[in-house]
Amino acid sequence: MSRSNPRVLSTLERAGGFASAQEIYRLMQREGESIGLTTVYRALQSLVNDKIVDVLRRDDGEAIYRLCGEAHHHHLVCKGCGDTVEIEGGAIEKWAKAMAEEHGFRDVGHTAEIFGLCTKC
Amino acid sequence: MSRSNPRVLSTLERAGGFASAQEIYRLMQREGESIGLTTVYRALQSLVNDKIVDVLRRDDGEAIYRLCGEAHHHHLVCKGCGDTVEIEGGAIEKWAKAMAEEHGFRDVGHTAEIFGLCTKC
DNA sequence: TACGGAAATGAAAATCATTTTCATTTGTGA
DNA sequence: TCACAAATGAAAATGATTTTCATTTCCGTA
Ligand SMILES: [Zn+2]
Ligand SMILES: [Zn+2]
Ligand SMILES: [Zn+2]
Ligand SMILES: [Zn+2]
Repeated sequence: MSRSNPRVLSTLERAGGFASAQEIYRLMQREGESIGLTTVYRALQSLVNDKIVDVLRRDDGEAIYRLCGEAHHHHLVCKGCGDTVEIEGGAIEKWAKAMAEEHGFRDVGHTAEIFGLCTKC
Repeated sequence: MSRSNPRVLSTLERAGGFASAQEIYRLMQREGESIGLTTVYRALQSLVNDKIVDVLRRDDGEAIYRLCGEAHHHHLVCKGCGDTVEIEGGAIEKWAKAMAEEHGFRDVGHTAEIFGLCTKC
């Protein structure tokens, strides 16, 4: 039942290991690959089931898929131009762990983003 | 420009301070209140702008709105039952500020949520 | 009180990501 | 070659959210 289409996986890698289904589909189209949107969705679903990729949500609700095993990191996003800087979590990682423990939560993850205006904006 | 319809706010309160736009709309209908879905969405949007409610996403992508104290804080959310604990940012506040400075960003804000399974789940 | 413009409202249509359906193609073992 | 299961993808369906736009409600002023 492994529908983990390798072309979809490789496109996700090429996209920086971080993209939505629609973006992956458009990227493959642009590169001349013949594939259906449905297949992209099914492949991503399968990769999620196999725990090869992670899924989370953009602020607008669109699902974004991320290769697992990539180093965990956070983002600094410019509200003006959309420029994004990947940053280390540092203190956050400890904070999240401590808070979870304090309240008896297990199997925890976290999200953390910083947004503002970059030097150019 | 305050479209923060008080009936919508009071319904959100009655719903336990935690509901989606569709749920609030259905609840108001069931209680015989005359209101349009569009107005519910606009009222919630306005409440978010006024920072009277928080918005986050269910796993299926649907936006849920939650009443929120005005002090800046973060959340520890149970993936199982949806239980939410408001927590202090502590280290995060400094981290966000430091990261923004390091990259020359100004006018910055941040989001940070921790999710996992609570003791009951 | 009557008028006029601004803000609010909501029904219906549009948008958009995602899922479902279903007919067709492809792959594989006997 | 044959039969059959799995994969594929176009098109339709779904469902939340947004947009449009005509109508109604408010409010300040003459
Ligand atoms: Zn910028
Ligand atoms: Zn982290
Ligand atoms: Zn729980
Ligand atoms: Zn904070």
